[in-house]
Amino acid sequence: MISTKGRYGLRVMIDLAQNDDGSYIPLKDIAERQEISKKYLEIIVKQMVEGGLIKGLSGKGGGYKLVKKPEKYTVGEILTLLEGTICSVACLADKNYNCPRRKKCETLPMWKEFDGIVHDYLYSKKLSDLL
Amino acid sequence: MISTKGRYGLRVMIDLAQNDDGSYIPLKDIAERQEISKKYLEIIVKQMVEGGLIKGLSGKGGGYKLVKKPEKYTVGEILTLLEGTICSVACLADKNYNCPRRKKCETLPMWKEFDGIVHDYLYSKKLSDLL
DNA sequence: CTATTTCCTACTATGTCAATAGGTTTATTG
DNA sequence: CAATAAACCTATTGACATAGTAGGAAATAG
Repeated sequence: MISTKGRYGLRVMIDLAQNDDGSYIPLKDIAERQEISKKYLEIIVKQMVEGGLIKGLSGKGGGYKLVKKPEKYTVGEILTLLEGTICSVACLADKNYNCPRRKKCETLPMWKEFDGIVHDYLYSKKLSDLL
Repeated sequence: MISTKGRYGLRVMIDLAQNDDGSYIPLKDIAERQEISKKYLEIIVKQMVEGGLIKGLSGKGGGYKLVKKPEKYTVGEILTLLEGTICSVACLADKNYNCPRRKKCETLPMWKEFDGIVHDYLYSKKLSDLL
């Protein structure tokens, strides 16, 4: 289940893309348009800055801005940054696969296939596809 | 993220299918083979009985048994019973779609498409495919 | 009647989610 | 230079879900 963090973050990205006129867009405006608590968005947006998805400018006239064109972002990379992982099953969450049953587990191949389908969809979807 | 409930429950179903000789299979045996706490499995298995996925018989010689052939179960129905919903996004979790932004939400169509792909995969996968 | 099994209720520790609160720093503008 | 408006930072909180544990009651076969 994708949490509000991922969903709100995605909507911030769309909002930034739709209202891009070259200048920085204040979070206040985004929060109002999207009807999301500005305070909560601060947390989300901070993560997006740290992850290099967007950039922020302090002070009057400041705000946030995309660093790439909308077609250069995938939904997958946005969600992965905010959700930590978009893995559907804990068994696959760490690359080590350190479950002691991994050799004999009858469900693991299915989870891998499922995870592949999920990733393929989300990483092929571009931010520009949502505008 | 599919929780242990769904994952363990699915493994119980596989175990029941693999060890089916017509008689009832005690949970103790399943717990040992699957290396899962029997006490915890009790909770899961109870839900599966209530949901009509399997049937249980008390007393000596008792245990659990599938009510249908493995090819008649889908992974989707098993997970839905145990997880409550396998919905990927809260906006779609209740049939009412009562989000006030549903008309103008730019992300909703994508979430619906995504949800459709997830459901298609899980409901086309049969228990018999995992044996 | 005894052993074995499901069935039932309750409890609990831990962690995550979805925020809220309040203040500090940075930059623009009049 | 002062007022303003914005990002930036740290901490806290209530509610809920997860992943179990504990102990016993009822049912059934031999």
